[in-house]
Amino acid sequence: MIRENIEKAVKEALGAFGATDVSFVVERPGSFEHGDYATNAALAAGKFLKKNPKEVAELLTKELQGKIEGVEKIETAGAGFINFTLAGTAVKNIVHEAHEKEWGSNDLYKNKTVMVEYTDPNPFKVFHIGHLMSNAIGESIARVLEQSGAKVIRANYQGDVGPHVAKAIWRMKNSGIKIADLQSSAKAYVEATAIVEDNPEVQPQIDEINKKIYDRSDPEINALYDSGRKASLEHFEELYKTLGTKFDCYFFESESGPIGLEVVKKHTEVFEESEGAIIFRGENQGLHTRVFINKLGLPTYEAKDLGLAELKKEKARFDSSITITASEQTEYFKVVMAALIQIHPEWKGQFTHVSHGMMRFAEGKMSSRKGNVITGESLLMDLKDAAKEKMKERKIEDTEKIAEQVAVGAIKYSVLRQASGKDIIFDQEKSLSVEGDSGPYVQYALVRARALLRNAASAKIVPPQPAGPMPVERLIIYFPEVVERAANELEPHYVTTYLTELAAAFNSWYASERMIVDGTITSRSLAVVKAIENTLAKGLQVLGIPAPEEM
RNA sequence: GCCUUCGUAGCUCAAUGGAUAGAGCGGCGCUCUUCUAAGGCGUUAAUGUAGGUUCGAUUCCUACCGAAGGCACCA
Repeated sequence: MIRENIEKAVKEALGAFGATDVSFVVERPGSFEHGDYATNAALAAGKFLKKNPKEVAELLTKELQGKIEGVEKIETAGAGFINFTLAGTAVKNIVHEAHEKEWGSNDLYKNKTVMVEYTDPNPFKVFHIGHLMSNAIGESIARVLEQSGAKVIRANYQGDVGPHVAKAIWRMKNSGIKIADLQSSAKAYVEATAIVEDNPEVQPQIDEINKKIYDRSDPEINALYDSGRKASLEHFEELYKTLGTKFDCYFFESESGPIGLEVVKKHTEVFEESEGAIIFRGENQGLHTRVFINKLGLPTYEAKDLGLAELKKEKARFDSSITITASEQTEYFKVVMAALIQIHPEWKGQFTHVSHGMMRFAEGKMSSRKGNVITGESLLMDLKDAAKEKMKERKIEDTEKIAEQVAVGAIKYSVLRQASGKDIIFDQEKSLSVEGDSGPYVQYALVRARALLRNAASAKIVPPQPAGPMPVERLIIYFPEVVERAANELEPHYVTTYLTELAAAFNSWYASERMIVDGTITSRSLAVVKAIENTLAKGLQVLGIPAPEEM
């Protein structure tokens, strides 16, 4: 890694001037005019050495000359930056490294096991867009960690008991439904919620059903519950397949509930009774006070999450567990974590929470093509239809699979292109037209690179043209460090941004220069196209975005 | 009311305290006899307000304005 070498050399050079404890960075400069890497070491050391930063930069530049392998030019610029330009041969070597299978991997999480919990849909309710977001982010975090050497356990935690299930069953029972599928139970849940809002007096009936679901004392309720749960889970499984996720383990609230209940009851030093419920006084730590066991004696989501932590620990040895949910649960999680580490101080720092923003809709565009409320599925279907239209224009066969890949790519990209935690404004028009800064744009660049390689297979390879590195080549070298940064910060969007930039550079090159001329291709062009192909493919893989054969 | 997060171009997003704040969409103007035009080229336009820290602030701190989320038996 050339960047590490530069960093080391700069550190040594600083040491030579007695500035050993100065913190600095070696990073990609804002523009290629400033070389391939730049450091602010002189700016940072200026104060320490009581010298003008520019002067320090001159001294360091002199000290560094000729000392870093693969670096051709070192110069001082601006207020005191030191810019490094790689030698053409070094760039060429990296382009060849980019052909390798391991390209883009790093050791950040070597020998670590990480459990990543995401998606977390609820049986009896629709798979909504929030679940799609959690899935896209969770899957790419899992993959980024795997690229960084981690063993990842993908976990899914589903709410198969609780008030929402009771509501759905109460309504189904009233409407005389005997066997539930996901659609009918989801509809029943929505109707029940509306009814309860206008008629609070029915709440006790729902509470009663909630209790019966836990103790399984009513055969009619059991039948509705079992069929509904099964139908939901099977349906979700199909979606995971489409989305490219394969979970290693599933947790359910029906399991975590009883365990959580016990944990809360056992730790009287952590929890206290208040108004008939068992609560955790988070307000003592500047957090919210929350109910862990309600006055009916049932565990709330809070207690269930404590139970879940126990279940996770039972299931596997891991160094850390990451849970991905919508940001509305951020404050809630702090309370659960505070309670958890009071119970298990030895687990401190092992459970972390990553939140994603909410999907909001541009005004007046809230319904799907078929006029229904947008769910995760309807969104996918609409995008798929749009992709099919586009393919029809281009006279491409085999539309079904490719349209699905494009649809999944479009939705995942729109989630993964921005830093997590911020809301995503979803504009249906824009998502359906898959141009510019989009998943299909990157997918298309990869398709082009692959078509080029297919055509090049029968071309004659001629010696390379002598010329300095092209922008697209100089871009390739950053891929491994981008992946590493994404893993370090659990922010896949760095990869998304980078891929789009690489795809744009490739498209620009592609439009300006013909690579295969009269049945020949230069070995240099071939090497670069191969490197681009592998980098785009790896990058999309890390994001969990499928790569279509043609588009 | 209290707590958390966030205000960047007309719109949607980038920018580990550094160089001329980058993209896409939209608008305007070009570009397919040539490896896939879902492409390319050019052009237009921005750090909410007021202070502070710093050699240097979109980034850190304070206040204000605005938005989103949370705040007892929902998840």
